[in-house]
Amino acid sequence: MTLSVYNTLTRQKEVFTPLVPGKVGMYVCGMTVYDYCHLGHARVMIAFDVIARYLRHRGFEVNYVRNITDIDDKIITRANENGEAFNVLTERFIDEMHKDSASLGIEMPDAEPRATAHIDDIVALIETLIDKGFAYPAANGDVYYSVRKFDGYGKLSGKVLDELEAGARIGVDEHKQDPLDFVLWKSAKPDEPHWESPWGIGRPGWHVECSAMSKCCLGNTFDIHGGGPDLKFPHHENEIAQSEAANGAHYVNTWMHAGAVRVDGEKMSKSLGNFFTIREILDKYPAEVVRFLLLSSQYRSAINYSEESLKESHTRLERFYNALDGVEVGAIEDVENDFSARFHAAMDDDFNTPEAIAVLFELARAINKAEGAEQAALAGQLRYLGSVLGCLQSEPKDFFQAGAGDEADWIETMIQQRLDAKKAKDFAAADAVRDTLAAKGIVLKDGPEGTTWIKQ
RNA sequence: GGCGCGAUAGCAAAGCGGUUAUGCACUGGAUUGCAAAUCCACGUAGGCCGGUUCGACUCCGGCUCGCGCCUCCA
Repeated sequence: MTLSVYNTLTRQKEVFTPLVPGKVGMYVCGMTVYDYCHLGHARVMIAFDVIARYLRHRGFEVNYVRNITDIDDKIITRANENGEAFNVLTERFIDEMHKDSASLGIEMPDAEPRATAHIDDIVALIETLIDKGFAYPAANGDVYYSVRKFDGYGKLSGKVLDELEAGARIGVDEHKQDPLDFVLWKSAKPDEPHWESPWGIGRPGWHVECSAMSKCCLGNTFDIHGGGPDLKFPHHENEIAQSEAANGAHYVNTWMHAGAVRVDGEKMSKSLGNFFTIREILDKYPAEVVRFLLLSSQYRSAINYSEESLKESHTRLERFYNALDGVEVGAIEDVENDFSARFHAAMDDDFNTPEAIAVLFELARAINKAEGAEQAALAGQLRYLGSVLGCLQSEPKDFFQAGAGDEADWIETMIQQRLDAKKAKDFAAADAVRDTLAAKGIVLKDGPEGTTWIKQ
């Protein structure tokens, strides 16, 4: 089977062929760290987490780079508001981001370059662009990229320069030679964080950071570049312009963009203010439920977030953990069967997680029907294939009883009371106990090995 | 205005030119003291109008509606 991946640049699925056989270089635009991550960030992180996991599962040696933008206007503004140094702010939110991603089961990237640690690379890249005539320093100390000098501008986003120019929303800046030019280096205002450069003290523009860091970590040309849907233009378009002009080499083979997370049909975003942070959701729902929800639709399609969708995600997971509950799980490994073939075919088709999950549901049904060694083998397979998605790794008991807190002892006492009542054939008393527990969201399950309970 | 994406059963969400997606919800049955879980059974869904085809949800054209980008944004 071949792996095919949708490439934003060509707008079609292509057979994935890495530059170096067996190896994949992947760069994903990460966070600007001035606030907590929201669900939209989670979507991108989880999408590319699964992509990296699957590529590795398929035997590729993956070098996954996800940058951190730790200097930027919003960071400076927020730090000033808080009355703290910008790097104190960014350190804190980098820490919080790591906590959020860890709780969502997201594996750490192989490298997490920070913009402020690559100022030299950025300055060198800008110098190259000036030398080659693609950029110019302005009188105010800024350096701009001359968009019209780059022939391929617009090839990723499908924008046409003259159409952009016709748009009335481009802010005109007296220092720019063309309104469409974008900033590579921003001169520092008084009291702003700054670094030395040939054009005076200042800080890098956002777009050039990624060109410099990706070059540093992965070279002039690499396999996959990913990011959120709103980065396609202008961010990624500008990266192409910078990198290809400076390096004289094709920049990225496969561009991948995750779909948006919406709330009530509108994109979740900081600017609209309609965002839910990861941690406020994790306050109410287990992390796996959130992860599973985001994998329940294909990574490129838009997904509408709601409490309802989280609840359904939880119910869906219950089916898996019910299949695993009380079952002897065999070796955690794949089994050569139809489930495996279909799971891999789905993932090979542009990482079609909803289709892969559908196969896992059928596998769960097979586990429910099977017995003995066959059941154990299938359960091991479910655990194994689940791990490729970073799901289904909890103990069923932990999944079902999560959120019960310190009620466990009391629940056990109540269960014993009910067992005594049942033994005495006092079913009314037994049912009363169950109703009491049910009122607290505790559902009892009588099985051959005694009574267990789940917290709903 | 420019460019692009989407419209699938009650809900969510996939594949596919002709054969059951999948899950949740619903209904009936088996099982259970009663439940829970599980199993079995149960849904002719594919925005609208044309076209291609022996046959289209699936390809082509038009329309309508929704969304995204065109400004910082994952």
